[in-house]
Formats: sequence, C-alpha cells, structure tokens
Amino acid sequence: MIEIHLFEQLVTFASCGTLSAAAEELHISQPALSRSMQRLEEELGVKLFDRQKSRISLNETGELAVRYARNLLLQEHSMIDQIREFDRKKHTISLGSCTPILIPDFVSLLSELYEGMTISTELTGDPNLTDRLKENKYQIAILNEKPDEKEFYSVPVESEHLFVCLPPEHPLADADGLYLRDLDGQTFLLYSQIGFWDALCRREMPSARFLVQQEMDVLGELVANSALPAFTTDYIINRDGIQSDRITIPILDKEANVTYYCACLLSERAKFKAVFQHFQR
Amino acid sequence: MIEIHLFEQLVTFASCGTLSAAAEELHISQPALSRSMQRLEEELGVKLFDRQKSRISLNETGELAVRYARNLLLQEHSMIDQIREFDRKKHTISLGSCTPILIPDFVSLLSELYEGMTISTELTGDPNLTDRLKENKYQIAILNEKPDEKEFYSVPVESEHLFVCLPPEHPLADADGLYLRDLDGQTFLLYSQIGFWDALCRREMPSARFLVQQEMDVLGELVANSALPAFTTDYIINRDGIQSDRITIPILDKEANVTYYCACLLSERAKFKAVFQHFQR
DNA sequence: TCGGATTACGTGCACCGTAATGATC
DNA sequence: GATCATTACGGTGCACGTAATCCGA
Repeated sequence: MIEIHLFEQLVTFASCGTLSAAAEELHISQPALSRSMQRLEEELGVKLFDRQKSRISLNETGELAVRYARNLLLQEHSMIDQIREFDRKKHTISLGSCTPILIPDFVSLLSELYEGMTISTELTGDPNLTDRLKENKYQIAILNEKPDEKEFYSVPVESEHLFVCLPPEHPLADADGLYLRDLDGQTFLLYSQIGFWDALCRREMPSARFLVQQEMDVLGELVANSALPAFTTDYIINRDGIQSDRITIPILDKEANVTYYCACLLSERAKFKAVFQHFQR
Repeated sequence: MIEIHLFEQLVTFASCGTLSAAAEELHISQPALSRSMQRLEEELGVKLFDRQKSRISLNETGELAVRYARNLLLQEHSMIDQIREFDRKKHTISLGSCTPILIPDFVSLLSELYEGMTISTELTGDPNLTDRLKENKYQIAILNEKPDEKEFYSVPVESEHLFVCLPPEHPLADADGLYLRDLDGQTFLLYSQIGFWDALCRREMPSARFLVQQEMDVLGELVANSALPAFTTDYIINRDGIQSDRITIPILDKEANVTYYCACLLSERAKFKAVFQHFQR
C-alpha cells in the first residue's frame, strides 16, 4: 500500500523538472519532497531517479512510474467525482420543462412534497425531452403533448393557447383567427425564455424575423412603444391582463393550443405518486 | 486528494460487515477505523453509511464507493507490480536454452560480462524459442539451429552429436550407425532435463517407451545395472568418459547432430556484443 | 450482559520546516 | 554567489490506542 500523495508528488516533480520547483508547486519545503521521493523509492523497492550531486532526474523506471501514476490520479479524481455526482443525484430532483409558465408552481410543489431534496429545473426547447427522461438527465418533465411510448407515465396539467398581439392598424388586425403561416415574413418581438414555442414559430414562419429579448420587462416596454407584432397566451393574459392598445387574435394551429403533461418513467411512477395525485384532483 | 488507505479500509469494512471485524483484519483499533470512515465521508462530502445506534452499514452511495474503491486498489497494486517487474527486468538477463549442457558456461560468461545483473536461465523444449525472444521473455537464447528470420542475430557456439548406448547383447549392437526410427518400439532410460532432444525422440520413435529420470546419478545407476538402452552425446562422453560396458553407436538423423546458436533480437545485438565476440574467437 | 459504535483523552511518532552542508554551474 | 539536492535537528499535529459511554439484542 503506497499512499497516493507520493504519486501526486512524483507526477508534480515530473512536470516541474526539479525538486525545488515541484516543492513550491506543492506548497511544501524542498527537503520534505526530497524525503518523500526517497520514501517512494524505498516503498517500491525500486530506484526511480538518477542522482547526480546537485541534480536529480527520472530514470527509465521513474518515467514509467510517472505514466502509471498520472493514470492512477486521473482515476481517483474521476472516481471521487462520480461518487459525489451519484450522491448529488440522490438528493436532487431534476425537472425538464418545455414551458416556463409552470416551473415556479412545480418548484414549490416539489419542494413541499420532497422535503430536503434539491429541486433543479431547466427550461429547454429540446424536442426529445422524453429521451432525457430515459437517460435520467431529468427524473420528471413537463411536455407539450402526451408521450406515446408505454414506458412513460403522465397526467395532464394545464392547457395554454397562443395569441398574436397586433396593433390596430395592422392589415390582419380584423381577423377572427390566424395561422402562423399567415404571419410569415413579418418581424416579431419575442421573449427568449419560451421553451418549445420558439421552435414552433421558427418552423411555421421560416421567413419571419424575431427580435429576441432576454428581459421580460424590456419586452413589455418595446411592445407598448412599437408597432411590432408580438405573441401572448391565455395564461399570460389571465395573469397580467390584456394589452389594451393591441388586438389579440387567437392562433389556430393545432400545435399552438397545447395541453401540458407532467411525465416520468413508468418505473419512477411510485416515487412521484404525490405529484400526479396533486393534478388528478 | 483522498489517501488510498481510507479506501482500503472502506473495502475491508465492506468485506467484513462490521467495524470491529474490519478493525481486527486491518490490525487497528475499532475507534481508529470508526474515525477513518467519518473522515472519508467528510473528505468526500458525502454520506456513505447508514448509522443506527449500534449498527453501521453501507448506504447506496457507500456501495458504489466500495465498487470504485476495489477497482482503484486493484489498479494501484497492478501498477506497483508492473513498476517492480519493469525494474527487475532491467537488472536481469533471461536466457532460454534448448539444451542443458551450455547453461553453466553461459551463466558464468554472462555474470562476468554483465556485472551486477541477475542471470536467469530456463531450459525448455519449446520449439518456438525464437517467438519467446520476440516477446522479450528471453533476451538471449541458445537454439539448436540457426534462426532464419532476419530480425535475429546469431553465432554458432558448439556442436553436439547424439549416440545410443546399447548393451553388447542387443540385436543392433553391431551397427556402425542407427537412425532413431530403427530404435522405435523399444524402452529407453532417459534423463528429463534434455531440452529439445526430448521432442525429437518422441517424434521419431512414437512407439518407444521412455523411463524418464529426474536425477542424473539415478540414471547412471540404472544404466549401469540394467540392459535398457539409453542415450548419450559426444559432449557427455568428453566430460564423463565412455560407458565401458556399453556399445556406443552414433545416431545418423540430421537433427540428432546439431550446432547450437546463440541468438538475440537484431535490435539487441549491441547489448550482447561482448557475448558474440567471445564465441567468434 | 455482551457486542458494537462513538466520544473523550492523552501520547508518540511521522512528517514537516528551518538550518546547515555539499556540490555544480 | 546562486541554485539545487541531501542531511541534521527540533517541533508539532495528527492519527492512534486506551478508556469510557451509549445503545441494542
């Protein structure tokens, strides 16, 4: 049994070239390192160094030992990382969501139901969110459609409908409803944190330009002070009220009127039973 | 950086089941081990154990850590072994020989020429001795024929001729020379340490029986006190004198009259220059 | 009551740093 | 004289063992 710090010191020496430099790097004194290397040789029962009076260098065996030692150190670090990562996962629930609107509610709910656990959430436009469940990147997810594969369990949570906000003078402002493709080619104000809506808009309106805003209140400001069309949803209208100086027209595309599903792997259904029950009432 | 003895102790605990048993196994006190495991958890920043008041056991993370730790320990041991083995090889010359007769001379010669090196020799019937040179199992070899491949360097060393010793009353005792196949089907006394001769005899006399003797003087005794045929060579005759109560008849097979070659890899020719020079005089 | 884990406590020694020495450029 | 390695030496922190405590079967 040879302690790993000796190998660490050996590797540092190999990188630095002299004991003094390595000692400095390791924040120990030069004599301490000198003795460590003597001890290492002694415990291995093998000479690792060529010693001239005022110069020490690795011999062939030493070079070999350094290669092995580098390897061993890498393995130890990776091992420690993986143990910590495993433990972290035990104490965190990762939620992946295709929409921002439900995230706060889910965080509160999960925190309440799973006391002591860390709740980690990620808003993502990833179209294959279910694959992330399979990989266990997320243990629970909010999807914009019911997952069809058998290995998932899911319940509906909430629905949301997309609207476009047009200035009254806009040529399409008197429509009762619009398809996204009717709006293609125009320039829109768009909030950046909108999850799956983003891909939908870009797919259905390939020629449109989007002025993406990072900040919600900057976006509001711009909408209020420009004639540019923007989007909203019934969820936002219910929360913030309607934009009075705008005409709000429903979007008719099927995919723009979604029901969100909360899903997990079937094998984890029991773990999240409490969550599902909460929405089934 | 976590010292490896902590992982060693963890693994021992996993094998033993209790701290007390593991402590005994490790030749340390129980409190020492208890504190070590606490320290390990602390350094990892992770709980590894479930602690009841009078019972401690691994949790899921602990089990994982044990698997990783076993692995790490294996790797460290194998690393140390390989370093030692490499160093040993640096200080030993391994000679593989197809014949026993030259080994003592070679040991003296090599010891003299390569002071401080350990000379390790092996007598072998291996027909692919040259492959062992390629693998570096041996650095130098004594072969019963000149190696034909270009990657070897070799010089002739000595020649040896096989004879059969027959009792005067034997039906073949008046032959001037014999082929091995003429002797097939009979029963022979044979010394065990004869290298390549062994395979030759068994190949050319598939129906013969061989009473193999481990001890040279037991063999001599038996030869003197029985009517069983045996083998000898000119080298042995020159050394020990001829067996007076026996008829000694040369074996005519080409392979029974060999020239021994000392060989090494071409790439090591320089290293063994002194050896080759010794025989080229 | 015994076996097992943890806590308390005193101690020794392993390892460190400083200083001195020797050697090389 | 500057740099580098090794040896000498004295001090200390840390991990150890013993003892005590607590708990459960």
